[in-house]
Amino acid sequence: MTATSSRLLELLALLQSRSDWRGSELADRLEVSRRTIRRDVERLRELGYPVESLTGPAGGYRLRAGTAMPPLLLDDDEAIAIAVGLRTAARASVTGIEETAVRALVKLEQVLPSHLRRRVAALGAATVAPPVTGPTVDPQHLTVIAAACRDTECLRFAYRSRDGTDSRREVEPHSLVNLGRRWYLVAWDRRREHWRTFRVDRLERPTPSGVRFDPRRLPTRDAAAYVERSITGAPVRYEATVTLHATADEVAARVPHYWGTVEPIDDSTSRYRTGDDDLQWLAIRIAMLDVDFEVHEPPELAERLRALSARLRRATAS
Amino acid sequence: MTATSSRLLELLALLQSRSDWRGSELADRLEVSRRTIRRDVERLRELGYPVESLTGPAGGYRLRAGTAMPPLLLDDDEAIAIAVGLRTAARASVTGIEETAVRALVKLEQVLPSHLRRRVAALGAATVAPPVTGPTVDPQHLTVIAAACRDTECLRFAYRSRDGTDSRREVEPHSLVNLGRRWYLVAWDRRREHWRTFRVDRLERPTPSGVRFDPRRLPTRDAAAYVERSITGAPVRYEATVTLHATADEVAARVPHYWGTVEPIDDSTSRYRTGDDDLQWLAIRIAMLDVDFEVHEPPELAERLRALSARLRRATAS
DNA sequence: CTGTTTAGGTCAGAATCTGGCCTCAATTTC
DNA sequence: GAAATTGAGGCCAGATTCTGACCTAAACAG
Repeated sequence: MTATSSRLLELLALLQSRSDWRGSELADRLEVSRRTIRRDVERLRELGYPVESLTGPAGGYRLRAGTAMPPLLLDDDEAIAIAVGLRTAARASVTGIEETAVRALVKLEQVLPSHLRRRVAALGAATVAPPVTGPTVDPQHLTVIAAACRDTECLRFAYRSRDGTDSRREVEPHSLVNLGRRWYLVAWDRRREHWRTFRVDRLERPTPSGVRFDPRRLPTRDAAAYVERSITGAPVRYEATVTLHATADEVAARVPHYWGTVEPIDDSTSRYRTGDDDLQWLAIRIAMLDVDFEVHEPPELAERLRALSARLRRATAS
Repeated sequence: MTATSSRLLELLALLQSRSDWRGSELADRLEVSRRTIRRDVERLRELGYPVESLTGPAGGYRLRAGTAMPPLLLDDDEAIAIAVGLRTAARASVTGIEETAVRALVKLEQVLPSHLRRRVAALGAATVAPPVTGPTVDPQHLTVIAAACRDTECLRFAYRSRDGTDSRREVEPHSLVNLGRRWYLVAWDRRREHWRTFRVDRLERPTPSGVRFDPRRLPTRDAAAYVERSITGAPVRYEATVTLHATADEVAARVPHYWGTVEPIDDSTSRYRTGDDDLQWLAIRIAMLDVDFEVHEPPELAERLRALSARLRRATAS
């Protein structure tokens, strides 16, 4: 019954590639009778994919949105666009879907034909990341690690710890966690025999070793909590308060809401509160608003802005 | 034969969700005999999806990357991640896959169940866009327009032209073009009876009118060329040249290559060339490099940086 | 070497598929 | 209002395919 199944998939692909099809067109494309097309449509409906139909001239079939996701039939370019899109979503670190994005990416990369993989890699270098301050994570690393977590397969990699010493690790990966603007791997270190979190931007050449392991239970309920707890040397965090010489509405229209809050002070000024681990990025973000402002907190930010101001003056001195 | 086809899809879904499965597991899940599983695997192989198998204990089935994209079977969260990822890819306007991303997005949104659509919309507000300078495009508009182009369906919308006058338009959409950092719709204006390009960020409430049309031939070979030609009042473009007080290697590691070129001058300085339509964004990007520098070209950029410097000094005066 | 796992041939009965034919209903166009 | 077009679906007959059971072979891990 390869014929019927593959024809159904083809039919689904056709219905996804354009929205309106008449029965006779479909019959020609799939080289079966119109009666069979009607039956195939019926089958798709049974499978839960709602195919709408209209009678009369200008009638035809159309695939509607249903209650379940149908299999997506993508052409090469679309697959690439999705892979690239997921990569950026994975490293965006701000919308709250990074972990799912990585999971989807793993699924896609598992079946991505090699010629497409090459094209994605070529484009990968060009992904739009939020301005590059601080270390970045290789999306390739993320998918390798996530696949190992999913398949309970041991992982080897080189790691540079906070104090700069390098070491080879062999771990049983448990999960990938995205916290703040960083990725962490929670894993059981096989040599040292205890749980650890690794920063993904500090590890290199992660490779699945091929060895399977039985999943262990984390001491904490959930991996994110474990990471949170284990980062006791909490990353420095700066909370900024500035007065903007613009109305709250003007500013709000230009500031994504996750970048802080804006409240009106009077008709021409407003207060902007925002925070970040990264002082440089914080400074840039505020400078980018393109309105006059005054910094109140923190002093480090004022200092950084003064330095930036001086640098810009020097840069344009000639 | 709904049973066989849906079982094949389910099998594909299982193989995509994890990498290693033994025959007996699959047989249990799908409630058929192991012999049937073997036959199903054979069928998948016939369909072109390479299923690897290993004998012996620790053996099993595994879906490899083949030469064609298999249908992607996504769970809800993954579908959302893809939708969000594609939206950012579509508005990234820099990697060169925006148009394909929109096409894939249209395909996905066509079948995206409504409860997922709502979740995507909720997340949509929080997408990471490159810093917000200049008008932004609503990704929803893009998909509506792209769907109309695909389905040769007339489109109505409100348009604010360059000089600020509003009008209602009814057009036969031809294609969506991404040029520079903007989106354009190339369409035949039905009232005025000629070809036009519309900036997508200037149009509102695009709605398919339900009327089909016969595709017309563009006077130009290709839509992108038409847009390029019709934007005679070419957007201002700034080419910047700066000297950085850092080695080319240091800088290159932090600058995506599409943001310009870096060439070494000597052991401690390098030359950076980059360009953009948007002076503000250009200035920010250079300031963001976090190294000392000198601006040579263009004078407008130097001017802008001086202004920024002054603004930062004022901001931290207290 | 032993146990486990996939590969695949064969068989027989059951189930399904396909195309053709027909009638009916909906809708557009003239 | 009538004609033409398009989908819905019942029915039939012949051909095809599917499934589970049983069996042997081959590969592999410990």
